[in-house]
Amino acid sequence: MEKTPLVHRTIREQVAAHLRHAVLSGQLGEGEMLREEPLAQRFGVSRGPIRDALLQLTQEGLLVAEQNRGVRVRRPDPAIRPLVVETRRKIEGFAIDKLCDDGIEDALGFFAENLKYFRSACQSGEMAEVVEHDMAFHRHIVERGGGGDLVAIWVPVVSHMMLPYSRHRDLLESYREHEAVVDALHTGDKAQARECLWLNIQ
Amino acid sequence: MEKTPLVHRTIREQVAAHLRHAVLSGQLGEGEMLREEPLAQRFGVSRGPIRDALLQLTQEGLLVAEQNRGVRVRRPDPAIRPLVVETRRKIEGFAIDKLCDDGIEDALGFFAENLKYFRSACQSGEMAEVVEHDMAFHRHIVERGGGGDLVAIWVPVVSHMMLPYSRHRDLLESYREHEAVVDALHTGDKAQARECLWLNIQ
DNA sequence: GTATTGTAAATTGTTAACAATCTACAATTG
DNA sequence: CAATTGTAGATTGTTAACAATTTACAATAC
Repeated sequence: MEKTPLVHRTIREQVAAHLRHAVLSGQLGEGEMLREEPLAQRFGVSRGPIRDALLQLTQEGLLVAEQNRGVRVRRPDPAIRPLVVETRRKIEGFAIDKLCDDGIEDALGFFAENLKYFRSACQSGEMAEVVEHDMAFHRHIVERGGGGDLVAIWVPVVSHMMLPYSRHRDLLESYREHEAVVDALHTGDKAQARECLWLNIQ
Repeated sequence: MEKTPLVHRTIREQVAAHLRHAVLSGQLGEGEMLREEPLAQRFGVSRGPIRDALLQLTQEGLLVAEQNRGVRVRRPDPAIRPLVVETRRKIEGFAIDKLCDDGIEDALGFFAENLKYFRSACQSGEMAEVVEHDMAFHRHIVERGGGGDLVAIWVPVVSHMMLPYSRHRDLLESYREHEAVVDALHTGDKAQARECLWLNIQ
């Protein structure tokens, strides 16, 4: 019998995922305040898991917390952006190298499906969807190439970078960059894959 | 009248700080399980803030959580250590450059005091103290040089690195490396400071 | 005897009430 | 009138009880 995960996601995880999308897709502007009680009402749960989710997103770097004064959307410091870009390139470059060395056959299915979804998201312009599949693409590379420890380091870095999300005039340009990475993976050209990924991170 | 902060530290922060030291100084071994109720009893508080602290340390990368099964001390993956060292060097190198450019007069007092404490900790061999002042030294560089955003990225990286803490046969060797950095800062030799800091990270 | 199923204890996840803190603004003082 | 002090409302921090899940192990079926 085939494995069917059907994972039980905790309320904290669901709320965190929802708010993460909201921040990254620009539905919540920089500096915007997030209050616990209204969020609890909106999601129909108590404040406990909301607090957990806010703490998690704060640790991820998406939000900043002030004692007894709540939490707000981070206003990223442009001064460190060059370093953040370099760091992210280093991490993902490391991961894609490992990925190529270890064999990618079983990962190609994921990338094919992800590309499909990413394209329709880019075409429709639904930023929440765009962000979700973009993140999933990069996350999969890091996870497969470096495992959970690498993901733990990568998350805050990418969070700090993604905040001012769209640098593309045309979202499909972003799609083509992903496609180029996957094409290189198919032909097994490690250097090319790394190069394409590098270009996608800026 | 002079400013006397007297910050109110939340229970979560205190517990997180305590457990962080316990993990980094080796009082809690790799893979060791941390249960909420015993911790709550030990600190004389309820499970709420304990949960918060565990979630925070999980996000920092010191612990790993399994759903409904509690949390344990992370067993770091040696495969990614070279990348982690490189990344940490990059971040702290960036910070110390900025620090030198912006002027360090008001930071020298902190470094002098920190060195003093760090030396006695190294001499006595109290690992919890050693870790505390070591972290404080590097954290101050990152905070002053890059601000809160850079710290948020740096924390998970350094957490993953510090886990197997002691690489030195002689702790005082570690002290001398810090001293060399501070000496370079006093003479204003940016390249030298960066070089010494680089050597301290491995 | 092995494999499956059911049950109890331990543990985490969630809730709702309570306590402490902060903010804004009115009242008071000089 | 400016500056300080006090107070009320809003908001976060903490607690303790309750619900759901997991684990281990005993009972049962084959």
